[in-house]
This record gives sequence, structure tokens and C-alpha cells, in this order.
Amino acid sequence: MSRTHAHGASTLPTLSADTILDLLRGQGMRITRGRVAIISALLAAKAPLSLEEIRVAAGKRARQEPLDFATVYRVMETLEELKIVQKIHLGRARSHYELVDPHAHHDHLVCTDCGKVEMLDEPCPVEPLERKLRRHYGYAEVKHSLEFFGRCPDCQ
Amino acid sequence: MSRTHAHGASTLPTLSADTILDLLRGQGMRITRGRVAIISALLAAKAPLSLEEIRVAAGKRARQEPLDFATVYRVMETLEELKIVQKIHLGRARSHYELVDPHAHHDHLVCTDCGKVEMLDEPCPVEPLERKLRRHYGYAEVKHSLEFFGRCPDCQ
DNA sequence: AAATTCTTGCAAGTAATTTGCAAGAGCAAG
DNA sequence: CTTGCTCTTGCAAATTACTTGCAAGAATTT
Ligand SMILES: [Mn+2]
Ligand SMILES: [Mn+2]
Ligand SMILES: [Zn+2]
Ligand SMILES: [Zn+2]
Repeated sequence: MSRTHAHGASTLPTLSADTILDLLRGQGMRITRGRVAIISALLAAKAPLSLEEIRVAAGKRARQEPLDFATVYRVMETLEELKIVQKIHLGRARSHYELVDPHAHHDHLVCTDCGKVEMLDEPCPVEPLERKLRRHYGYAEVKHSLEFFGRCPDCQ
Repeated sequence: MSRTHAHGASTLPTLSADTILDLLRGQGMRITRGRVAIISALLAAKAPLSLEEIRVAAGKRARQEPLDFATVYRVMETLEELKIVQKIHLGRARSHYELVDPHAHHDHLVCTDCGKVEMLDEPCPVEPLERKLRRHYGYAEVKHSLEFFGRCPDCQ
């Protein structure tokens, strides 16, 4: 029951639940209801989620009691170490999480008024500078974090 | 005693202590030992400082008892509202602060190993995309936050 | 110098994690 | 299908990083 590419139309988000679960299995980790629910919630998310949002979304999707907050915290900590998810900072008190897209990352546009977060579908403009940081500054494993803030059309 | 551009050689960082203090005065605010010490510390800083770092640096520079943490917090809150300083997020637990450069902002390069922070003296590559977010996405007052992470030459 | 108003230190309060630990749940064996 | 070994989870307590209330103290004005 481990299809990797079998499904109908729609754009495929690179990572499937099975792919991720296999990754966990490969690390000797267990496939628990909580982890399955969390991964399902992340796959369905249209924007980065806070720990509390993940907790609620996972509970709904799996039609089960919401997980304990500490559990969500530790699952996300694990998924982050495995590079399956990444934590992002949107200028709020809480951190948010989203699945890593190994092929093409995206940056974010946050409305400073209503809090809406858009995932930008624009080519990332900083790759050249990133290369320069490697070549001329001598840095290794260079990554970046880029988010835009502004007032969305609805909020003006 | 309010020189705005009078001094010797060296590259001038746009904002002088007097300029800032005049700005505070203009808002009906008082020139206190603490504020003077904090501004002096910020002007001397070679990288963004955390509240605790500001507290210590300000104490040393003014050769006085370190300020209370809450005081530093409130002074920075005020300076931020006046757009004199800005808070930045370097992927750490604490926020960091630095003086705003009204002429040309800079982005940051953080070593994920030793924590060193470099202020990049490179043209910012995201202005075109920022314009597009205004024109085609309809966002107003668009700003951005961009930081790079990697392992510095010393840490490899 | 006195009055006025803004600031500060100190202590208490919050919000968001982060951790310890014993009970519970996967999963490989038998 | 039951057992045993380990990994996970829930619950409560601990931490970290702010954030706020308030009365004493300091900067300016009069
Ligand atoms: Mn990018
Ligand atoms: Mn920039
Ligand atoms: Zn909005
Ligand atoms: Zn380093």
C-alpha cells in the first residue's frame, strides 16, 4: 500500500505521506497515530502552521482527541531534524512550521494587518548573492530566510 | 554642542548620537543617562545586540551600574517606535536590535556554528520583487527581512 | 528651589516553549 | 496472537524571554 506517485490530477507537492513515513521508518522510528495525523495536516496546510494550529488540525483530520502540546512539539522537533519540515519566523510570538519543498523553496508574504500569509510563487531573487557568499565570503552550506511584510489589498 | 556632521575621518554611520537625542527631545522625551548609554552602545556595535547585550554594553560604555532589564526593554521599545532602531530575528531565541540605516539597509549573514553575525555590504537583491508585490499583488508598505545562514570559514 | 511629568528599578505576571518521568503503544520475535 | 524491547506520549513542572504595574527617582520647566 505504498504508492509513491500514483494518484489523479492536481499538482503533486513533491512529498507524499508515504514518502515521509518511509523516511521515519528508515530511522527506526515508529508510525504512530499522532505522527500520521500531523503529517496529514501539514500536507493539507495552505500556509505555515503554529504548534497549536498543528495540534488542532491534526486532531480534526484524524478524527481523534487532539494530541498533547508537548507531543506536537517533539514530533515537529524530530521532523525538523530530519529536514522534513522547517521552522519559519513571521514576526509573531509563535514559530510556524511547513513542509520543506526539496525542489524549489518559496518565500513568504505576510499581511501586517490581518496576518494572512501567502507562499510566493516567484523565482527567488537571492540565489546569486548566495553563491557569492560561498565563493567570496567562504561560507559553506549557505541558506537564507526571506519574508515580505505589507498590507494586503483587503486591508487597505 | 549639537554638531550633525562635524568630525574627523572614518565612514560616518548616518546617525549620530546628537541627531538621535534631538529626535527624542523633539518628542518631549528626556535625555537620561540610560538612554545616552544605550544609544552610545548601539552606535559602537559591530553586530545586532540582544537586550541583555545592550544592557551590558551600555553599562560598560557609560561606566555606570548596568540598567535594569525592564528599562532597556522599554527604551528599545521606544526607539523602535521612533524608527531609530529595528528588531531583527536571527533564528535564535532572543530578538536582536540595531540602528536603522535610513539610506541603505543591509541584510545579515549568520554563522550557524559560532553565531558570528556579519552585516552584508552588498546591494539588496530583492527590491525588484518588492516592487512586484506592490504592483501586481496590491500590497502596500512592503518591507522585507532577509538573512543568510551558513558556516563561516573559521568554523569549517 | 519647587512643581510637573516622564523614567526607572523592582517585583510580579505572561506566553511560548522545553524537559522529566512513568504509563502507553509500535513492532519484531516467538 | 502474545511477549518483550524500545520508542512515544500525556501530564505536570521548569525555563526562557519578555511584558506590565507601581511607587520612588530624575529631567525639565516655571
Ligand atoms: Mn528565497
Ligand atoms: Mn535586503
Ligand atoms: Zn490583510
Ligand atoms: Zn563561525
